[in-house]
Parts: sequence; C-alpha cells; structure tokens
Amino acid sequence: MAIMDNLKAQIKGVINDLYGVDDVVVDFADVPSDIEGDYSTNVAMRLARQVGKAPRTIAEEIIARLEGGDFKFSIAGPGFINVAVSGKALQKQLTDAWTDHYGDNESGKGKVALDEYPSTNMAKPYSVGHLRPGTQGWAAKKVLEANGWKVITDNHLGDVGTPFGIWATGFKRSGIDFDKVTVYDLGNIYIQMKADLKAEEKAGKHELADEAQEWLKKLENKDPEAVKMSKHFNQISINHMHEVMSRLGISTEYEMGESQFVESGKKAVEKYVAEGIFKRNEDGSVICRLDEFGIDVPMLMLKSNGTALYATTDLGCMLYRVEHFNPDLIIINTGMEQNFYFEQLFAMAKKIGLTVQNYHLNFGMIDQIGPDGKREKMSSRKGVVLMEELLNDAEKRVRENFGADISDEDIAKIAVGAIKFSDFVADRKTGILYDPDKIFALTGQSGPFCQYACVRMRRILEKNADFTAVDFADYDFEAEKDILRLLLAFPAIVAAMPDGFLMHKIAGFAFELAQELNRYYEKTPISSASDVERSARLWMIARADFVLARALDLLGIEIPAKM
RNA sequence: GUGCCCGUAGCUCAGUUGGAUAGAGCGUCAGCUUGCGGAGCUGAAGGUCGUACGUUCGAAUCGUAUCGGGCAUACCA
Repeated sequence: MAIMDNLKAQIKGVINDLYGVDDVVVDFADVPSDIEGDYSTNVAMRLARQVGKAPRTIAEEIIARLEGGDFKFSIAGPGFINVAVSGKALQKQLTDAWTDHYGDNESGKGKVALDEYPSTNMAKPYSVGHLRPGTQGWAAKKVLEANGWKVITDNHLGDVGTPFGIWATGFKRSGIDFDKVTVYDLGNIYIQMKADLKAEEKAGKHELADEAQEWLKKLENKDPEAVKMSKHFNQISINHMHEVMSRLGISTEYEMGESQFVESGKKAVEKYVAEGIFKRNEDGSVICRLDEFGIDVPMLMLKSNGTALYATTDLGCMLYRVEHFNPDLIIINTGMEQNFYFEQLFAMAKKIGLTVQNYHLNFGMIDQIGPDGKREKMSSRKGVVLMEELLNDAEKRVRENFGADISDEDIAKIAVGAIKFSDFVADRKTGILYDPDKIFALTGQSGPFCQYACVRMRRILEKNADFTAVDFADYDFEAEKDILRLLLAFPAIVAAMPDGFLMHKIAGFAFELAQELNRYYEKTPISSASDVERSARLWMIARADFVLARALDLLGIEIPAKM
C-alpha cells in the first residue's frame, strides 16, 4: 500500500539520519484489537542493541522526527511504534489504487507457466482423491493469471502403466458385456483385482500377475484387442471425468495422456544412455544417478524388461513441453507422498540440462475417521468416496438448508463453494480430514459464509440502485476503516501468491472480509443514512463486493444469485 | 536405518523475516431481532504451544536432543 510504503521509507530515512543505520527492516504489522492504532512496527526494538539505547527512547526519537499528516503516532509496550491512520486517508488510498482489475498486477508479464492438474487415472471413477489436485491446480492458474502470467493447463491423464494390465485381466474374468461396462464397473474390477493379486502373492502364485504383465506388453506392442480395450476404457473414463470436472467448475486446455510419451520417453532414455548421462544396468534397466544433487537413490528410468514407467513418460512429457510451450515454470499438482519422486525428477531434469523451473505444488492427503475412531489415511482398499457422491451429498444438504426456492444452479454453486473452501481454509500441506459435517459446513469459516456476505452486499446495492449518489468528500470513513484496510491489503496478498502458492491466505482473507462486513452492517445503516453517508457507504460496499468476489474467484468459488 | 512433513483450546485449523495478554471456526454457556437478508452479531468458559535444554532484552517461531504420528526410501503412480 502506497501510503504505508511512503511512511516506511520516511522512517528508514529518519533512522539513517539519527543512527547511520541503513539496513534495518521496517515492517508493519497489525495492532492487537484493544490497543490504539492501526499499524505497528517493532523497528525500535530491533535497533536497541546496535544503537545502544533503550527501545522506548529510540521510538521517541524516531517519532519526534516524523511528519504527522494522515498519521498519529504513539509508543506502546516494550517499544512498539503504533500508527493510527485516518479513515479518510485510507479511502483516498483506495480511490487512487482502484482500477477495473484491482488486485491484479503485471509481475509475470511475458512469462508462461504450464499447470498440470488434476491428472486423473483412466478406468477409475473420479474419487475425492483427485479433489485437491483439481482445486489447487485451478487456483494456481487463477493466481498466476492475476499476476500477469500466461498459463497453459494440461490434464496429464494416467492412461498407461500396470493398471491397464490389471483392468484387462480383471475385465476378461468379470464377464461384463464390453459395450455396457461403466466407469464404476472398472473401478470395482480394479479394487477386486488388487485384492486378488495380493492374495495370490501371499499364496506364492503369480498367474494373475503374469497375465496383467502380458496385457501391458500387448498394449505397448499395439496388439489390436489390447488397444481396443484401452481406448474403450479411456473413452468411458474421459466422459465421466469431464462431467465431474464440469461440476467442480474446472477444466484444462490440453489432455495429454502419459501413453503418448511412452515412445518419446524411451527414445530420450536411449539418447541419454548413449551420451553417458544415464546408465544401463546388466539386467537391462536404466538408471540416472543423482549423487551430485545430494540424492543417493538413483532414479529408475526404464524397467529391466524394457517397458516404460512413470519416470520414462514424465521425461518424454517434460521434453515435449519444453519444446512446444517453452514455459518458464511447470507446476505439478499432486500429493506430498510423491515429494521424493519429484525431487528426483527435477534433479534429473537439471542433469540433462533443462533450465525450466519445476514446481511440485504438493498437499497433504485426505484422512478419514476409521472404525476405531482414529484418524487414518483414506485408501481405495477401504473403499473410496466418489467425487459425484460428495457433490450429490453436498447439494442435498444445501437444498435442505436453503429451501426450495433456490435455483439448481445456485445450489450447485453453494455446494461446490463449501467443498472448495474447506480445501483452501488450511495450509495445503495440512492433511484434510474427510468429515462431511466439516466439508459441507454452511456457517462459520466456510465458503457459504463468504458467498452469503457477497449476496448480501449485492442485495443492498440492488435496493439502492435508484439512489443518486452525492458528493461525499467530507465523509470521514471512520466506521469503514477496518474494511478499507482489508481492501487495501488485497493486492499484496495476490502478489505474494506465485511465491509458494499459499492459497489459504486468500481463503483467510475472504473469511475475514466477510466477517468484517457482517459486523459492519450490524451497526452501520446504509439505506436509512444521510445522503452523504449513504453515498460513501455504497461506494465502499461496491468495492468490497468486487474484492470479495474476486478473492473467491481466485479459489474457483462462484457467487450464487440468491441463497 | 536415512530423508521429508507434522505435533498449538474438547474437535478442525491459523499464527506474517523471533515481538504486546498465543487467535479463528465448530461445539458448550449467556445475551442481541418492530433492523439494508439473524445462515448473522456481542460476550464467557476453554492452552504447560509434545517434552527438555540452549541462543536472545524477548521463543509457538531459531538450534540441539528426545517422545509421538504420517509419508517416502529404483522395476506403482
């Protein structure tokens, strides 16, 4: 915020004049609610040792040299310098900073990012396991665009690998009609086969495992039946995936499956073997040593039987992306359990000379409460929760609570808002507890609470649509101070996003703003106020509505017309 | 064994390069409505910040040790 940046510079100048110190960090923090002032700096305490004076003395010396103007200074506690800013000064700031794209900036101008999400697996129903890759990936796209980046989005379909062999084997034994198989059948087959394979291994047999491997080999060799089955399963899956993604309000420009990088990946592996960067073992497998990056586990690039694995297709994919899109940044949205794999992958990328910045946008996994009442990892063995079920349950609950006169469209927006907000409310590294009561929460720290604040503002603006605003230059904006401060803080929150993608800061901001607005109209009349007050307050409400809606938009949450 | 993440109120989580009396939400208890939308607002109770040392004027935050939980640790993704 310009006004505080100016003050910061002024304080730095004063410190340099007084003590000859020019490298001290001056930052402003909020002041505890029961203490006078709006912003606070602890710079006097930081200087105490270096200058050899008591913090409070330093604080006094500093504020004696500062110009008042819009500010009122005071010293509190061990030596904090507290700054009170007039509401009018804040309103002036917002007026100066306001544009049609308030909150956005151009820091990423000319830069290109490739954002990979939600990367669902083929032949498997969309489960809640892919909720986070989708919501986080979508938000990453939105916040980068807000920072001026061009973002290319790609759904990296899991359409190759051992799972196909498992499905083909299981499908053949299931007796299900090829033309009638559904994505749910395929999901069940996978779960059943996984269990059968485990039992088989325990019994010391390998008939099923061999058959699965055989199918995999057939597919890579373009056996007609294998190709036909794979294509069919994929189409069923893609249709299902599109339906669910559409309900979640996310989409991608590209859907490049792993399967299309099998050949190019293998070729690249051979190339780097020839160049001596990768090493072929006696058993035929290929590895990439990463000791120079402090990683003592080499990365397996090709299986000993010559087939591709994730690393192979990821290599092919990375090379493709660099060649076709030349991105400055590649973002991959997956769970934290893959941290080590991506550490290896990114180190390998450096080793082969790629300069693109790779970022693993990771997050904690989804837990559930087990039968014993303890928190445990959600896994397919225990039965996954399907994304469609989650959405249906959420909509049902919203409908029960909001009544019948809300449109289906609005019901869906509220349901998705609830689900997404619960994903963003905590730091993404924190695991999510799958607890319907929490995910579908409609009150408190929730999506609907924030959406409601927006709907309420729009209602007020609508009701005052006929009112002709008068000049409010004399209005003091003291009642609006808390909200103005939040609105002024928004651009910096957006600007900080590319550094770590801490999306929960946006969710926290949206909640705080919504809460502050609820407090505001609890005690501040708008429609019934004087013309000057009414004009000023409507001016601010319109801006608060814009900012809150924008903050939620960055998280992929829409505002219903009515709720 | 090694690496990464985590441990804060009954529960779910914040806590800004170390700062004021550690904060929200849910739940509990007590209030507030002839009101622009009360799905809200106000207040109360609830804490040895896993534990122990250390650094510092000052530690939930930094360091060391330790306990507990999760994940990973080449032929899954």
